Amino acid sequence: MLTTERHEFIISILKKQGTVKLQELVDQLHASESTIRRDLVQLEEMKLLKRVHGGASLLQRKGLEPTTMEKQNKATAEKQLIAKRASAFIEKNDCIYLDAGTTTAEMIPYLKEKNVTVMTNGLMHIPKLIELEIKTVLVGGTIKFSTNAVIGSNAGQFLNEYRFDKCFLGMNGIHHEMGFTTPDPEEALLKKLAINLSNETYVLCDSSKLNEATFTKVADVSDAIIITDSNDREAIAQLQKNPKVKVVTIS
Amino acid sequence: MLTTERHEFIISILKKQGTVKLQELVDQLHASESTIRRDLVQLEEMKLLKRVHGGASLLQRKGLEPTTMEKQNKATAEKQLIAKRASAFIEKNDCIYLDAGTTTAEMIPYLKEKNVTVMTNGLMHIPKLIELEIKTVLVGGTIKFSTNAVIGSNAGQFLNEYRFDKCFLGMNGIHHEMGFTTPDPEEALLKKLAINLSNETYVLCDSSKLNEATFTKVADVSDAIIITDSNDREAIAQLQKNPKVKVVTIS
DNA sequence: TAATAAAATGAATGATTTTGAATAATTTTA
DNA sequence: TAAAATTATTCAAAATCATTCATTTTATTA
Repeated sequence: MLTTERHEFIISILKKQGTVKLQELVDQLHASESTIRRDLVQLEEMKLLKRVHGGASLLQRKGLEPTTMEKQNKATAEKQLIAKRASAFIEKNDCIYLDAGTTTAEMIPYLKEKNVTVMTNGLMHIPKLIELEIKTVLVGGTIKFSTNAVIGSNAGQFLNEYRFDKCFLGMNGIHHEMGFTTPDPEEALLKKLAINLSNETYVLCDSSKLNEATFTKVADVSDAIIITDSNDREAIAQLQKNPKVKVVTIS
Repeated sequence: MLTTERHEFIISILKKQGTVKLQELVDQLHASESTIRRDLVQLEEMKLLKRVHGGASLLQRKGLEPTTMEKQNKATAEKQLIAKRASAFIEKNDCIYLDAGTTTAEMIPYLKEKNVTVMTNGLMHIPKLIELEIKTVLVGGTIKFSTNAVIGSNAGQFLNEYRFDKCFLGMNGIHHEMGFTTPDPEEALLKKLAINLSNETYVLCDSSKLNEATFTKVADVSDAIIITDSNDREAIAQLQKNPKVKVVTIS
């Protein structure tokens, strides 16, 4: 058997199972331990794998380093619950729009098994989406440094070419009269567009956002299904005065 | 048996099984070892196969295509030099297209002072660009996991709305006859488009790429200014036989 | 057609690379 | 800590390779 054939076999088996034991390779390739060992050394030099005691493992790609995001973990537990609840609405093979933001980020682990196609403007989502090899289309446009999101008219133009089964949005304020609001008009524009392009819209909303309002209005509270962990009965009741408003609570 | 017949047979068997042992060919073609060996040498010169110890293999080894992480750290010193030289061509306030890839990545540190606007399809560039707060427009489209680049028809469509002063591309092969080549047709398409949309095109090329050819042709060698650290006089001379070809060397 | 040059072939030689086994050194496990 | 497993190192045999040269085949020209 040719050296290159062995090398290919080793790489392919690694891609399949992530790691291999040296003995496993010796058995399957009918070559001596020395030879396999030498193969592994060479492949490691080529940066194609990492040798570990007893065998080898795939070089895990660190890809994009998570930059500034995911640092404010003060309410991650709540966010995780909300995200999990939101993910329950996703059906197999859905095409979804995933808004930038820390709450929507928590949905990603649940996406793999649903075999969804994701479109997103959130750069902070990218490393995780790549790691899980989830089919992803990135919105093109200008990068906004403060939130690591893609925005701008070019982003809107790009988005406009697509339609989604469902979209999942974060929001800075939710108020029974002012509706959904967010500080940045450009981001608001994109969210608005996403809502229009989606069959169903879900807004993920931790308790701190309820009864708040910020600068730019995105939509009426009746335009999306609100998923929240808040147990502020009063605020929720006030939202539900309008019979068109749908609120999903966790507990 | 005619030489060309043998050559065809060798190529066809390679296409079928990816690799062949020399002995295998000797048996099947009823020719001497010397003859087959000569055949392989010739076919290799024609860039139709790659000779390996004991036989030959197809040029583009599918399993062994190194991903970005694997290629990294390989020859960063060279790449830095090439990137620095390339950056010298940038003028203040230019709008540039920065191709995905490890060599182009090394250009980013030089961009800040030039106050450029960058468009890129390379996700691996994003953290650095954000860190330095360089005005960046991200190409929208489908994410290719192996290289962390954005590709696809939607990417092309997006790109087509822009024009650039200069574009800086990486390339997998540069060959005086075959021109610029890259393994992935989708990436080739995007590179081609970037060239068309730019006033000036620069190809960053470390020594390992010179005189190589891969699957898809992007452009003729005369379509871009080649920046290389190679001191392979012969290869460079061969490129420059065509008076339209411009080569910039480091030293 | 014969004479000649050019190209292709096969065999032989020595150089190089790859391989497997033996053993010493190291790491992991109990 | 000792035993077991894994790794690194070394060496000789085997396989493969590059080079050379005589021979055959093919092409060219007189």
